[in-house]
Amino acid sequence: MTDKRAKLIETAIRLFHERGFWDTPTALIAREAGVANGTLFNNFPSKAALVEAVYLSLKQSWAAHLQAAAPQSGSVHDRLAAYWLGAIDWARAHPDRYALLGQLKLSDEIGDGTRADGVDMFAATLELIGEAMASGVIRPIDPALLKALAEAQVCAAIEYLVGHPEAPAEAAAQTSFEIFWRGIAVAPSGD
Amino acid sequence: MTDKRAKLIETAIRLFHERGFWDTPTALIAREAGVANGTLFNNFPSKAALVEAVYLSLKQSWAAHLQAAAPQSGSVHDRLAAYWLGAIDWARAHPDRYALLGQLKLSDEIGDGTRADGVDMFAATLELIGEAMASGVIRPIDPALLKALAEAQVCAAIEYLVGHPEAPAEAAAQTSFEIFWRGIAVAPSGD
DNA sequence: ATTGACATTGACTGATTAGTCAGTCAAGTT
DNA sequence: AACTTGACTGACTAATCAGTCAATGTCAAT
Repeated sequence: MTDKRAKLIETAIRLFHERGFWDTPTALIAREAGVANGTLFNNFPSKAALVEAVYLSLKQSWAAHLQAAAPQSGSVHDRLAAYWLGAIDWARAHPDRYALLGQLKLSDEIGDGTRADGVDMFAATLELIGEAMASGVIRPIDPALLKALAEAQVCAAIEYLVGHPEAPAEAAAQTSFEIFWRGIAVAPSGD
Repeated sequence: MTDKRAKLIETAIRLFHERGFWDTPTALIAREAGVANGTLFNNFPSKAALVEAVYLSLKQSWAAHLQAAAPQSGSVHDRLAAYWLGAIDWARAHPDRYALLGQLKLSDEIGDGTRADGVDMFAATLELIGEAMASGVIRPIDPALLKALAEAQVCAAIEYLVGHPEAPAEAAAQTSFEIFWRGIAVAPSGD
């Protein structure tokens, strides 16, 4: 049964968020998931492996949301904006998962290999940026730097929204994108 | 003696970075700092308190560097740029400390009170932004959002530079600032 | 030299935890 | 019905760690 594997990951996400993953014993995860202690170690060779599985699961969930939200055509501005707003959407819908993802990304628990597995989930975004730069819509900047800046900007907007629930979410999300776009576009954006 | 306190913090920073703070027993910190196990608990009521002290120490060190690098006069653009480049400078000079600070900020180990203690270290930056907005140099945007975006952008530039040591550091730092400035300035910047 | 307040020490403890393993049992196969 | 398989179980263990405390050391004031 792979139900158990999924159930364990699901339960681990919840508990890791509630208590932090350093204070979450494997025994508790197993109990709350409704399986025996040993079953956890049948599905994951170690606690670290479970943590990595959680990380990948979260990242996949986010990437799937982005994929679904992104239009296949339209101007670069609009397509990039769709990614941008889609990413913020997901994080606002799952603030706990977003927070956990941030923690895991920085933690030493996630091996470089696992971290790299997630990279190509945003490959489409990177491709879009390269395309836009080639066609002269945005200024020539090292794509790696641009990607880092974009990701950070999105995350900052999310953290702002999570910290200020009363703020108009749509507007702030738009604003954050427009700031970034003005920063990288060759000509000021039309709107 | 506060030597021991400082020595313990210094040693903790090193070990936390080398092994992650979850895998660093207090006994090891004490031994490497050249004091007895118990002395650690004379200076800090608990391991968590030590971690918080480490966090504040790192943040203070960063803020002091910023304070020193920031000119008291000049255009908003130039003063903000000085902060920006100063922050990147410090992080590049102490990549291990920067990485640890990032981990600690997100970890559940740092209480909200401790986190807030660090906020006013960047008060001068925030003030500068408010001033600039009032005088119409930059577009009207919620200052809290702006601050979040700026911090994230700086951190992204740092992470890019740490990950790409071969990249021209000065240029990338400048570029990251100019992108941000173009994003928020009312008129395109002169340079 | 004596005192006493205080810092330091490190062996010790009580609690906790990741991971193990000998055995169970339900489902499939002949 | 007898046999095989392997996912599952949960009590168990070996090790680790934060924090304690009684003994010892230090040193400024008298």
